[in-house]
Amino acid sequence: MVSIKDVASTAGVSTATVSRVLTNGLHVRPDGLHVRPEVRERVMAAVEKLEYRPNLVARSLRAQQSSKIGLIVSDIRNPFFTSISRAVEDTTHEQGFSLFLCNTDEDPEKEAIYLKLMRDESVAGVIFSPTRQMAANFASAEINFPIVVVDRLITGADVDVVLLDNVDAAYRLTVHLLENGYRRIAALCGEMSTTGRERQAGYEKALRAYDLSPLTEHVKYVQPKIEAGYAAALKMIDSAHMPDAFFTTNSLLAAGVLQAMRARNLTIPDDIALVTFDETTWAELVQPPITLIAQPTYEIGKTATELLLQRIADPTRSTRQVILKGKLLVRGSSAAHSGKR
Amino acid sequence: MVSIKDVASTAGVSTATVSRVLTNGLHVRPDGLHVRPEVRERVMAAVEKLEYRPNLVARSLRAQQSSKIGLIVSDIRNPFFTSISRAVEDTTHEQGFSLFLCNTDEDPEKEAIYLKLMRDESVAGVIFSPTRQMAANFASAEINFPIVVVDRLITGADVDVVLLDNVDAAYRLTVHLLENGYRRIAALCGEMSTTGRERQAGYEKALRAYDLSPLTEHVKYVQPKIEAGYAAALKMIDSAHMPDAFFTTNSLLAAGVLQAMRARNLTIPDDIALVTFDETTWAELVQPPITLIAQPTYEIGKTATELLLQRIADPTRSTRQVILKGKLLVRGSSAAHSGKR
DNA sequence: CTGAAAGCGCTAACAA
DNA sequence: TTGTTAGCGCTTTCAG
Repeated sequence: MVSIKDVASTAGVSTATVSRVLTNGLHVRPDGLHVRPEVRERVMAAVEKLEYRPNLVARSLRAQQSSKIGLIVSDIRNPFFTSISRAVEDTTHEQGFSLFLCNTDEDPEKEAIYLKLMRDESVAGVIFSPTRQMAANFASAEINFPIVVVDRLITGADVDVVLLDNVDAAYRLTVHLLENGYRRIAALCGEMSTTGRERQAGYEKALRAYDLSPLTEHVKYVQPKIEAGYAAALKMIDSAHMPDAFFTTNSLLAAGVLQAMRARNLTIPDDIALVTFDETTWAELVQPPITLIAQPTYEIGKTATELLLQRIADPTRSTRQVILKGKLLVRGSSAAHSGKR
Repeated sequence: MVSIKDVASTAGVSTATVSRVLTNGLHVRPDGLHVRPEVRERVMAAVEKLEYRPNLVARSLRAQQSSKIGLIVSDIRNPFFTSISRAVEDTTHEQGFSLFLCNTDEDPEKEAIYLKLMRDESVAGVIFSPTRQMAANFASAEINFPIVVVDRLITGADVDVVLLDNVDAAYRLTVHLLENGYRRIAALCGEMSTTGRERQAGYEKALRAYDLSPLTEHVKYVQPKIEAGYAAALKMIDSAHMPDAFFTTNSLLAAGVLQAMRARNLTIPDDIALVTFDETTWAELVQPPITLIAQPTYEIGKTATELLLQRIADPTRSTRQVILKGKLLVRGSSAAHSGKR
């Protein structure tokens, strides 16, 4: 492995000079870096000749900070996080950072482990989607590196956040069902996340606006997984309180509900309507296509990364909460049908 | 940040001893590490008290190797790679490694950049899904770290590989269509990958076995993206040579084809059948559900990671090619219908 | 069994 | 403008 020493000796200069030439492009020095053009050329020639590439580990050790950023999400297989991760990866690499990926499965223990790992790796910063537990005790987590929270609400801590206006989105989605005549609306919410809670709150707010109150049998917190959505939906369908609509807080739960409805040979929306969050490949391909709140996922990921990079550049900067509105896409799965008007 | 020096001084020993205590658990030394139990205790107590955690960057620099592994895929949003990445992440973290994620978009330039970056980061190894170009010149890429190739065929280089028997899978999938009476089968194949080529070969082999030869108009290489699948399918549907079945080599293309068929109000499989590769959330949710070759994605990712870790442990080990068989899941989208028998 | 010291590759004071 | 040198935190000879 060719090191800075090799470059220095072939160029006939000291390692310091090589370093100066190389780092000049990086940090934009106020007054430029004082290396004679002639010397600079010699150094560059040596770099080319030897195919020298700086050792980033050494650089990190020296700088006490690396050009890596961490992304900690519950499960990359959730299409929402898949899309976020792609946006984050694009943006980080554009800016010369690399990306660590961590899946927590909404497990606070894993969260703690990964957070510590990120510190041990001296990452420059982290983009994090914490569980409710974590979010509630965020201040006491003693996170001593730049961090941006995505998708989840943080209370009692001063952090940069990028997330949807979940209450509003859920409210609009539920009102849409109510307007179309549905009254026995069941809610399947992701447990462990503030997002699930907030969307549940929006759902309840909408019901109250229509002088309805949700049956306890109709509100269920489940793991954000297809199987959990399937099981919960099946149970409700087979119960004495079969709903006339399902409101789910993420695409995995919606997929589970859809499976359950297929298993029971129910028709959407005639037997039961279905609405959810997050645009996916399949939401428009199934029949009828699914009504949902689309989140600007790529934008969320990109914004979060930008906020993070800005915070890294200036840790004293005041924090920002970026709240985005969801877009309601009305499709067939929530159509009002004759018997319901 | 508490360093090994702090631990050493509070424990009243040298940094060397602290290091010995700490690394003992890591590398299983042939004869154990000779630290008196009493001293070890003192060190551990200091570690606890100070909440010391070793600086991984420093450790990497010293060891000239890190505990990071890289995953370089074309696009994490392809459900196949999403699943692979989750398996890889699980397995790497289990073994105390962290994971770098890189998306190349099947762009050889990005591949080169990321490969170099991985070297600069001193990763312990890389799991890589290269383009055809890269695969063809793999030997000349001068990769000087452990690497395992997934999903793609490598010729002329001695590397560990984990991939599907693509020709066989495509052959069986096509034969299935032929058996069900389809004769004008169009193939949409992912360009840039050996996988697309191999699957195309399996498709042709099946046609030849039935004394058919594919029309040039019916074989198309496109970017592995929904939009590309949509555009290509639409063109074929609207052409003079409308196929009676679509064979696509990945789920994104299949989604595009499905969109195209919806756009033209065609019925599956009566107007045109559809078969593809890769199980997805939606393949069984659309109607009719899609016939496909399922790959054991999680297993592929896990196996690749295990091969990589073994190679890291023993670089002289002889290479392995793990070839897995796909599983044909026959569903409604390829059903024989009366007019076709 | 333990400590002293060198050095991984790099950058930033400080000198010259 | 350039070189010398120290040191980031760690592990590993080499002595003792």
